[in-house]
Amino acid sequence: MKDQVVTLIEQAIEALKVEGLLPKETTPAPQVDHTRNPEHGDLATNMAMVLAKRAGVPPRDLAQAIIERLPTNSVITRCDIAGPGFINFHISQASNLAIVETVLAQGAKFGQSEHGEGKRVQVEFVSANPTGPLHVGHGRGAAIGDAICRLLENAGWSVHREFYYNDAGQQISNLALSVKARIDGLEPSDDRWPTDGYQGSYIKDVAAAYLAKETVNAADRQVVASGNATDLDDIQLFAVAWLRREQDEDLRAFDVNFDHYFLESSLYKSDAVQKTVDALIGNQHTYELDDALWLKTTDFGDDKDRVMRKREGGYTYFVPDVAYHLNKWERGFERVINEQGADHHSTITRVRAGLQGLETGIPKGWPEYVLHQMVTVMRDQAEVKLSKRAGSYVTLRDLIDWVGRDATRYFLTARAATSQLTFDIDLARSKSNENPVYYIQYAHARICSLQKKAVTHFGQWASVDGLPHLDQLQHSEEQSLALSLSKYPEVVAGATLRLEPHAVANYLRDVAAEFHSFYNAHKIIDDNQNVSLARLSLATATQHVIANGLRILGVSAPEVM
RNA sequence: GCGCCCGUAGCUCAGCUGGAUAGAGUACCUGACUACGAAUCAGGGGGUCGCACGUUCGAAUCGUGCCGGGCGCGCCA
Repeated sequence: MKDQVVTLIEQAIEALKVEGLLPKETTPAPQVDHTRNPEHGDLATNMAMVLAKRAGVPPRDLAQAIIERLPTNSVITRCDIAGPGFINFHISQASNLAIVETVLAQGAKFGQSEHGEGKRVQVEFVSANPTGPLHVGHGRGAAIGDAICRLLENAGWSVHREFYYNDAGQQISNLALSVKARIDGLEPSDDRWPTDGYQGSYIKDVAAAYLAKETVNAADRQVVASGNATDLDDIQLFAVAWLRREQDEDLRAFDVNFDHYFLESSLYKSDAVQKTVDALIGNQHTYELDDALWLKTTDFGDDKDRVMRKREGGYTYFVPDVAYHLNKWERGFERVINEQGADHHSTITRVRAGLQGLETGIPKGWPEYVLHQMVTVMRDQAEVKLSKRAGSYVTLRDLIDWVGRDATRYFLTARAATSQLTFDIDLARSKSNENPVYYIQYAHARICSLQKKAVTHFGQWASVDGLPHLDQLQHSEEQSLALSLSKYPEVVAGATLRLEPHAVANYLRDVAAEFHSFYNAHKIIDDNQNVSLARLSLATATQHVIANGLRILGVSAPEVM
């Protein structure tokens, strides 16, 4: 509908060019927006104001000229010139309702596109170190990252989900030492407890499992504990596998699945790290100072150079990161998106600098990053900081246990990643109008219920039966619900372009509200069969849109609640 | 001190590739179940869009400078 209006305006502008009233040079594509105020019609354009200067005509006069040259059509019923030169379009009810037929025809495909042309995109997210259960922050990353993947899939991209984990560094040594301490019967309060040891009670579980010689199957490996209390290497191997399995279970409970788990250690085994370092040295982007090797990241926009190889030997964390991203590039991913916590934002400059230093033709802005800000968990008006299992932080599992998967997913994706998030446990638990998740799901379940009712009322019945009678839907609630449905594709397209799934969450809230208003204002199934069938068509179209939108967020669309 | 993010109703947040009278939920106050699910709906009050200057026909939105909050600024990862 909007596209049709855009086309009409373009034709009018062309006519003005031919007449010489507008210069021939290319003009901007018409910007047509939905109006906020119904008095301003349904759609509006600022075209006349934008072009007034070039035409050398007052905006309102130009607006009049554009209107006079609009081709004859059945979409626009009236045009007004308003304010400084807006053109307001009133759209015919029939063309507004045409969206119902489109949605019913496309069903689950409504809102999808082929924009990605099947091109491959890799999305790396969560990437938690295997040193403890996933916390709320990882949960936010999982929810947003997965929703971004779903948005891209919806837009025709071939998406590869990847989880990168550090299975070798200092923090993993600390993990092994902590498990060893538990094996030796120490408590975190003990003097001999390792500095920087992990204090959560789960470490005790790892120690017990190790002593019991348990077998652990993580996503990518199987490890059998020897039970040898002095073999630190074996303890480390087992602890990493045990925690990987733990995280896998958290992710499964959240319905987030990865195509590949990438081990940092593999970069050392394959000499990828060494090759990366050699390449940077060869390209003369490094220098030795104070017995350390430095990368000239200042050549690529950093505010100071960074150490690559420490005085004591060993590489700093971002070096394998550069090697890892080179590996992504070599795997053929021309588009890579990294979703991570904003506390890691300083790595962006370093990784990109390292990649530029390799001089392999990797574009400057590659890879893309989506950073999410911190999450604060509130309950009973107070911040929740502790978890029984993890000790010093709230885990993703805690959230799922408290409020369920759907509410957790919704709340973690409903806000812009750039904003800090307050997760209100009491709100997410409430089964009432306070809770937007149930509000949306309730609309869906209500429609399912109506459809069953229709069967008992009309017997054999199909959603398309109402299409010939759509002209019966003239009430404002019916019209504005149809209008909302027609906005879905552009909402999803915008969310995909900006990698902002929260736009979908907010949109669904609005659609559900439109539906509930419609439902309360009109009896859907009544004695007039044609009206009933038309309303059922509209309701079923709404059902498709809600289901499609919830699928992008990874939230279920229940038939009964 | 430097970098990134944020500052919009009592609270939680949308709106930010500039557009007309700034929105939603919640909280508070009124109403609506002898109609298909009241996990719902209808209505009301509630705002210096942090402050200032600038660009513009037009600024919550763009620019600059302040103020306030968060996160980073390691030869930790």
